[in-house]
Amino acid sequence: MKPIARTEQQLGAIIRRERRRQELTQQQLGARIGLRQATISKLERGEPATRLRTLLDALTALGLQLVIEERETAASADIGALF
Amino acid sequence: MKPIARTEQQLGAIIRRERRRQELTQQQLGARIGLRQATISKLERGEPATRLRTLLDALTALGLQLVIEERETAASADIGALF
DNA sequence: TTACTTTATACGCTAATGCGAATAACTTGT
DNA sequence: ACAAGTTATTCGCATTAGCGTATAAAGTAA
Repeated sequence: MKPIARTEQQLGAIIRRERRRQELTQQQLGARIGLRQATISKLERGEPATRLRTLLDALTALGLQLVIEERETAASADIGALF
Repeated sequence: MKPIARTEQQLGAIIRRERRRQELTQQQLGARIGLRQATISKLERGEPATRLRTLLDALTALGLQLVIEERETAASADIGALF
């Protein structure tokens, strides 16, 4: 499954889910990319002013990547956002 | 085609490509989301400290969305990065 | 070349990240 | 309940986005 993220909150939730799936703490994830546990916390909670670099670093550390595609209809996107 | 973005530069390039495809100026795109032309310029040039919000707003204004998936092999990702 | 449009930069300002360091607050297991 | 682990939040500090405004610089068309 490939989750869609239209908001910082969705993005943060996806990162948290994947981090936990890999059984990493925020501390450990942060250590991999030179970010503090507190910063990972803010990222996962969806702080809107988070820096792009922080997001990309976290995704990379988790073995994830971004794909940009055309927006789906609201309906199908919302279904994805439920989980 | 769904471009992959692992860096701010790639992300900026994708946005620029789509903006031009829709025949919008930076000025016009910025106006849609309350950002200055100068800010769009920095986003497209790949400033690493750009705010997540700025990126998401721009994508939304262009009818794009983010999908998060597992990282591909370096080879296939690099091919995508060429364009 | 000349005129016009578009994009890149600059200055001073405010606001907010991310830092180190520390500490609440919340979870989980025993 | 208790201890241990994990996550959320705070303080002061340095850095930088994005703002308004403005202007260079680059691109495009005649």
